Formats: sequence, C-alpha cells, structure tokens
Amino acid sequence: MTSSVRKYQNFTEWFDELLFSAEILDNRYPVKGFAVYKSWGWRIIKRIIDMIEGELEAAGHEPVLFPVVIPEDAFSKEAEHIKGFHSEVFWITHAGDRALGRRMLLRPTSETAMYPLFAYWIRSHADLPLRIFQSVPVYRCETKATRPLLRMREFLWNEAHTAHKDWDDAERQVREAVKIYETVFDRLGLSYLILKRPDFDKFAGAVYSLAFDAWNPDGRVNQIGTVHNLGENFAKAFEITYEDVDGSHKNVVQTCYGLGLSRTLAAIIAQHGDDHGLVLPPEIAPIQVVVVPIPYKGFEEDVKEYSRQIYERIRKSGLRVHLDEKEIQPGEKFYYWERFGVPVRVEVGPRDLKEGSVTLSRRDTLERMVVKSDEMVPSILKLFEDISRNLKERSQAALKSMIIDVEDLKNLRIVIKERKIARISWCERVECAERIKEYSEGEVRGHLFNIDEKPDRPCIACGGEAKRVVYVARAY
RNA sequence: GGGGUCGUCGGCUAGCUUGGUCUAGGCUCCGAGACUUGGGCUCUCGGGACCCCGGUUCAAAUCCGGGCGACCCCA
Repeated sequence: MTSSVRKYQNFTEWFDELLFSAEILDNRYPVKGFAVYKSWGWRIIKRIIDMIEGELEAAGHEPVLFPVVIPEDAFSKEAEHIKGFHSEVFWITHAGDRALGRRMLLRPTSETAMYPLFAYWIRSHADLPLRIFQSVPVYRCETKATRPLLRMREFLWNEAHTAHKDWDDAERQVREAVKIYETVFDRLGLSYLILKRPDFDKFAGAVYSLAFDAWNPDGRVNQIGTVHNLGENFAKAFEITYEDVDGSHKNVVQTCYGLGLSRTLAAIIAQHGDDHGLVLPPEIAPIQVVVVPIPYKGFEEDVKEYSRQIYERIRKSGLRVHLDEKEIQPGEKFYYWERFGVPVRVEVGPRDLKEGSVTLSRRDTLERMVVKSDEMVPSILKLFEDISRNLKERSQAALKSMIIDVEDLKNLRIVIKERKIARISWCERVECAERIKEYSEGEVRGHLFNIDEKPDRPCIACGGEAKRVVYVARAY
C-alpha cells in the first residue's frame, strides 16, 4: 500500500511541492493570484474541458465565446449581483493616458456579459430553451489569501447559461445540470457533497444555489461546481422576454452553472494523490502507460529491441504510451513517472525477455503483476478499469470517514479543528450560522440536495427547533 | 483595513545575533564522462545565488532607511 502521511500531516506543503515538481503549475509568475499552467497540468485540464464540454453538448448545450470585458452599465443592472461582486472587480479605466468615457471590467462571471445578448436572441417560445456554455478564465480580486489552483485571482472554469419558458422547465434544467456535473466528477473518481447553500450564501442574484463541495485532506471543502436557479431576477433587469403561444409576453426563467476547472484539477490531485505524487485517473492522464526498459549488462540491445516492440504494440492499440529510453537508472524512472501519476508502468527486463512477458505496475497501489506479452493490452485495459474503480472507492471511503455527527458547539469546535466535516442540526437562522462560524471557524455549507435528512435534535447553536441537517466545514 | 514574519544558485536551505575568516557552504537540480541498471547506486569533472535603491563603515549577504515582493495572523 502506498503512503499518504505527508499529504495528511502537511497538506499545504505537500500540495505546493507537488504542483511544482509534477509540472502542473508555476506559481512564480510575478502577480499575486496569477500563475502559469505548465504542460502536464494544462494537458490534464484540456481533457477535463473535453469531458465537460462533451457532456454539455450531448445534453443540447451549444458552445459560445463572449468577450472578457463587460461595460459598467451592463454590470450594474442587477442590484444583488453588483453587491455580491463589486468589491472583487478588476476595472479597466484608461486607454493610454486617456480616461475611458465608459469604464469596463474584467468578467468575474459572465451573466452581465451574456444577458444583454439573450434579449436579442430570444423572441418567441420557439427560441427556448436556450442553452450555451463557454470554457474561459474569469477574474476576481480575492481579498483572502490566494492559493495555487484553489483560490486564484484568475481562474479557469466552464460556465453554462440557460433560459426557459417557465419555472418548471428551469427546475428540470437544474436537475439536468446536477446530473451532468455528477457524471463528470464521477468519471474523475471524485467524491463530494451536493449541498443547497443557505440563503445568505447563495449566488448574488440567484433564487437559490446548489454547490458541489469536494473533500480535501486538510478538512477544508473545495467548491468545484455550482448550479443556480436565477428565477426571473436577471430577466427583469435585462428585459429578456418572449412571446408565448397565446401571444402574451413573459419573462424567461434562467439558470446558470459553473464548474471550476482549476479546482477540479486541485481535487483530483488532493483526493487521489499520495506521497509518491499524482495518481491520475486513466481517462485524463496525458500519458497512460510508460514503458521502462531494464537493460542488464550483456542484454542491453536485446532489451532495447524487445521494449520497442512492446511500445509499438501498446501504441497501435490506441493508448497514450511513452517509451522512456533515457540513460538513467530504472529506479529513478519509477519515481519520476509515479510523481506524474502515470496509471500503468510496463517494465521490460531480461527476465521478461526470456519468458515473452512484461511486468505491469499500477500507480494507485504500486502492485506488480507479470503477464504474457499477448495478454498485455487487455490486461492494461483491465487495470485501467480497476484503477478507476479503486480511486473512486478510496475517495468515497475518505469522504465518509471525514463526516462526523456533532451535537454540541464544544464538540463542533473540536471536530472542525481536527479537519473534519461536521453534520449538525440547525434552525436556519443567520445568527446561529454566525455563532457557529465564530465559535468553530467552520461555515454552514448547506443541506444535502439529493437526500432529505430529517433533523432529530435541536439547533446546535440556540437549542431551538431545528429545520435542517447541515454540513459545517472550513472552506477554500 | 490592522498586526507580524521573511526575501541567498532552478528547488530546499546554512551563514546575519557579534560586519572582515564568504573567492558565500550543503542537499537537490542541470551538463559531460566512467561504472551500473528489476526502486532514486557510486565516482570524476563542470554549471548555478546574496530582491532593488540609498546610507553607515577602512570593510556590508550581515547594521540603518526607503522601495518592491512574498507569506502568516486578526478584522
């Protein structure tokens, strides 16, 4: 079994070092909160983008690309929305020395960029539902400490925006969005809670918000996706109306949802990684199989020849494979490719040569097995399945063991301090949520969206009647 | 917004208190070679740093002032 001591004991150090040494991200870019994605990290993200965009398109969404700048007047149309975002906005105020007549901002999210166009595009009920998405960077001048991948001032996400003829269809869309995100996160082997956020924590301008909170080894939850029902709030502000079958004019009902690509990558690293480095699900690994020759003295040329045959065989099967012929010790190569999370390693040495076999090693457990070269490709594909399943099960078990039922504030404080997620009963009053945060440093993240949990205890803070079972954790 | 800590090879760091012994040490890394190769082997040779500006001084990585940058804590 592999070790994850450092990951749990000193997550920040483990994580930052891994981002650097596995060439995910270079955080030395000289602007706080902005970083460079290096090729290994970027290649993984591109695969995640393909995955989410594929699922969205399969469900009827269309790709678009909106400008990064939003004019001030459009941004200011929805009152709650401005209130929520204005303190984090990067402004563009000048061109050269000339002050701009109309200020612009870098999108913190794209509602106010897109919805003026929605008003043009939507004329009749036949134009509905409208469903679009884009994968772009957004800009928020975070005041809290920035963290690589987890909290950046420029971060990558995929955002989808939809418009519907009525509330029911918007509700149907919310459920579909949740299902799409579940599909993507499940394919990545991630575990998370789908929570309905308390009213005070919903998206600025939404009727309600759902969020996917992924677990992290340090107990802080990582919000990797959100789904919002916007009701008619933005439709009213941007005058997005349609003519119904009976000739009447109505506001559309909107939803929007975002999946944080940087944070999803962070979750993959944090949930699956161990003290040897990354552990990547085969579906997104830039290299899925690495072939390492073991050139014993006297067998150098034979091993080289055999390992090239093996490499060709895997390549022709369509897998993403790399043959590592560098002149360094095989042991060093093992550590190297483990750090990069390559799912399967194929060792080819004199022993294998003699027996017409290869030695397979799986990254998640580091176990080895010897197979005949004829059975190699099917064995690798089987290993991919086993690895994907194991990652998912391991992650699920970790989440489960992280959730602790708590009945009083004192224990809540202890549980949060021990880097766990607390499950408590709450009366739904803001004062109590504030008291909980003040006392325990954990935030009320919300109640489960997909399971109806009935509180069987009074509110943890005031002792009054509890309305909800909610989850409390520190957050990124 | 308030308080604190810190800037030394690509990475991690020693040196700073008590200025000179620093031509700045170590590990790692990078390059060349030998020997090895089923978990980072060993050896030889080479490469690479005092954040910036000013001051004090015979002498500054070290002390002082300012700037810039990073990190942490609190609101």
